[in-house]
Amino acid sequence: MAAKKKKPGSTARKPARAGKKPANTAAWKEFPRPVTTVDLAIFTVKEDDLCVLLVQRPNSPREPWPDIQALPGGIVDINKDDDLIACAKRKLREKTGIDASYLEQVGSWGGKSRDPRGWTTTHVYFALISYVENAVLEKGSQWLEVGKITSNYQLAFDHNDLFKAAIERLRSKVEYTSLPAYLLEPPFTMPQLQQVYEVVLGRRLDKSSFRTRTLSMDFLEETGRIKTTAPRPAMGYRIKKTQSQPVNFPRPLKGGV
Amino acid sequence: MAAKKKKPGSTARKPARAGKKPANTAAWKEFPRPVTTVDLAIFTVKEDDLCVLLVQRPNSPREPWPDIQALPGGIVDINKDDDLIACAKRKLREKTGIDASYLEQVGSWGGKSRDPRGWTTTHVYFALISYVENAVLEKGSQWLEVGKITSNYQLAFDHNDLFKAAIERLRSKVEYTSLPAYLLEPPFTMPQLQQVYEVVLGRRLDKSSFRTRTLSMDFLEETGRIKTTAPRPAMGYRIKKTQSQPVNFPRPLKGGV
DNA sequence: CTTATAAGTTGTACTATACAACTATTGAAA
DNA sequence: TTTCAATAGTTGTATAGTACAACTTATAAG
Repeated sequence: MAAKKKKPGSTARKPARAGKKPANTAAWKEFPRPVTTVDLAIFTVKEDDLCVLLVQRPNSPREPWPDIQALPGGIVDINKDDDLIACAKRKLREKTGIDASYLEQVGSWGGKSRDPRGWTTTHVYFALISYVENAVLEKGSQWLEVGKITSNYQLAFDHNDLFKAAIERLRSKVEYTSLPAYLLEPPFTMPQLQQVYEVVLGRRLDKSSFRTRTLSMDFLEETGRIKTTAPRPAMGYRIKKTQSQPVNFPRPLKGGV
Repeated sequence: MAAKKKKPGSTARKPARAGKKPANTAAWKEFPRPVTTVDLAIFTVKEDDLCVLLVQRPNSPREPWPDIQALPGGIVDINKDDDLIACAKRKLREKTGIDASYLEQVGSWGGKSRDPRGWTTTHVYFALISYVENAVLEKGSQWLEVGKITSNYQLAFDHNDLFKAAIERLRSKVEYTSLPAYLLEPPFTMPQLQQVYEVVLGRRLDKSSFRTRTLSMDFLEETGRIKTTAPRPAMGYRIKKTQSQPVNFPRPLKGGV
């Protein structure tokens, strides 16, 4: 988009007016209202893979996108939900039975072509949860490796777009914040934390740089050495209690190994 | 928020179900719908100050926040607006009469307490426009220096929050992208561009680092020397035609002078 | 005791920038 | 026409934060 330009010497511009607008209070009642929904991109690291939770749309001919996978979500219930984040938390709980260690808004989408039933809006959140074996998910939902969701993998509605925005936000945050620490149950070791970074970013990192950088940000505290599957026991860490939000690194992780 | 933990050995969890859900298609009609609006944080650089456009709320006792300043915006009209960004562009045109050289979504807010009239949602966009002297703004609207909007400066509704999110997004993008180039009419000079960066960030920058960094990103092209108010003419630049989006720098601008 | 393996450290190289001092080009004053 | 003021633009050294590679350390298994 380019700024509209007038001929040099032109003095003033008149704003476009779409007829006389009705008073606000009247307008309030006049306008037909779009449907308001919330959708979630719930991420977890399962067996060294970054996964996202997908649900199956109902298999009925009266439904749009029948039997196709979609991001979990649903309609905002103004009697249950005080605000959008409360709605997102409620839907997360309904789908996974657990709370997220991190929840952040990605953005909103709205338009007349998103859903054949009419003009809709959705507010998209991404959530990080630590993977729980045998957790009972809502019927029809499953974890899918994010690598499998390419442009050939068709999700319902415009959910390919929503997913793309969510995964891009996640990856970009991982490049320059301590976010992945919220995917692990404490105490965790440096190699474990590095492994989560590598899984999300899809590339190997140098352990020396990773340690220096991570520890210099001063958001972790030691909990004593712990035994893992490795020969030599490693130092355990947890996020400092004073640190409820991720911290920003001075610059993104650049190199590989 | 912490991930909910079960005792070790616990095998499974049952998702919370809020009673039997009605079929989606039925639910579609059942839920009362919140009002859907779009609000804009329109920025410009006017006389070496970063400014934002504010409008005056109607001065009527029947209106919430009468006569208080607010971010411009309004209700989504599903008959006029194909999608949210179209609505944002329409409102921008109604308020300023011009198109933005840059428009980006900041996020969305929604809840029952935002407006005394009921559950509302808003989708917030920030826009950059190059300042036009004598442009005719909509009645009651004015440019205000962003430095004046502190927590003591009360805007209508939750617009202090929306403004804060928008200005933070703008500042953070300026730290590591070429965004401010979209605030200037080409051709512009390096010192002019640097000046815009300094105004938005509120601090002085080193000209040597600024030049090196900016030119190394390879999004500008020379248009020949131009005369400004300065004694020595400066090289003019414009954004390359192949460059429709801002570019990201490898790391944020850190130092001052 | 030896060996394999992963944890963790150390040292050199490199890159982008910070900072400061320098040169270049013009208009205007003398 | 020379000099000066002012801004454009360059150059050189210092520094910070890694990248990369080689090294040491701690443990379990044999």
